[in-house]
Amino acid sequence: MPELPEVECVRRSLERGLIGRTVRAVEVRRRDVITAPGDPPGGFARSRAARNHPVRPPAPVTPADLLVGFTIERIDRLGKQLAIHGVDARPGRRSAIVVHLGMTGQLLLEGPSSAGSQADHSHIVWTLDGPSGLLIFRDPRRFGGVRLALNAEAVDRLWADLGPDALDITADELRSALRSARRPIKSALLDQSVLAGVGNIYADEALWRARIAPGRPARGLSVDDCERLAAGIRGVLREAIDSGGSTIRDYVDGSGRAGSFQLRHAVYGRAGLPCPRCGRRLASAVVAQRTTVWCRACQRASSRTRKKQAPRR
DNA sequence: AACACCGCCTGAGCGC
DNA sequence: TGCGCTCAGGCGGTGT
Repeated sequence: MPELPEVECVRRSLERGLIGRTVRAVEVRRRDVITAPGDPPGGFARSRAARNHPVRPPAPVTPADLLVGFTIERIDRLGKQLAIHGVDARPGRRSAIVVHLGMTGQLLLEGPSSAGSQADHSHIVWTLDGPSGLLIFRDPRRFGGVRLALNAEAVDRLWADLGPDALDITADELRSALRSARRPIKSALLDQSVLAGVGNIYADEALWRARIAPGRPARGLSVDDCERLAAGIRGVLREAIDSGGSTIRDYVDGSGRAGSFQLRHAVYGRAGLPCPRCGRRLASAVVAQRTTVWCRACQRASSRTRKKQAPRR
């Protein structure tokens, strides 16, 4: 499940293979994974109203909207989203698309012989100049999608509602974002407008590192809690990137490589197993509508400094 | 305003 | 072997 580290690994692998390449053609096999500027908010794939009572049919998507004729110049990431920027050499025009991978999305650079198929949910196939000929957007569950942005300013607008990127979140940023939130800290961490890039896996891992119980009200975190949590978030994301991300089931980077950070998860997917720090059985419950695993013994349910054991006698 | 909750979607895993 | 059920979860939309 691509969260920030996995998306960053995809970004880096695409950067190696895609920068400087020119897009020659595109085949759109499912229009509804694309959200164009005139489409209903959330796109045709997500909007039930748009599906049941279409006010108008989806506008045609032109090849140029999907970067055909453009040379890939830069790939940016904010949180879990990627922006692929292209430049058209002759008139100096620029264009961009924004990709969310959702739960099961993949962007794959492949040789010309492996064009994917409808059956394997390859929804968009770009043909590139040069040796490894194809860029494929696959997404079996279609929680992801591609937004047509058209230019860098439009990417900024699409990203305006996202909070600061979690990879370099500071304690001060975290503290000010959480100041008025009564909801559980786990819920706030999953909110992309608070902090962009953390999903269920890394929320649990970061809270474990910071020794903070997931159900604590966000605004009850002390300065010291915020310091440890910011450090925990940055640390776990960086280490995960260094391990190529976490591959639970589907995730691979743009070159098809799986990650290995799942082998180093302290809590995610380990309910009932011993806490790596204190050995107690890890607890599991639904917090913020998500399966949550934590250690009741070493993740604190309050920020009060633990009382020292009163001396006997 | 802040937050809870729903539904989208498919494949894996499980019990029978 | 195969069927039906549950679960996984990012996130936009809707309800409170």
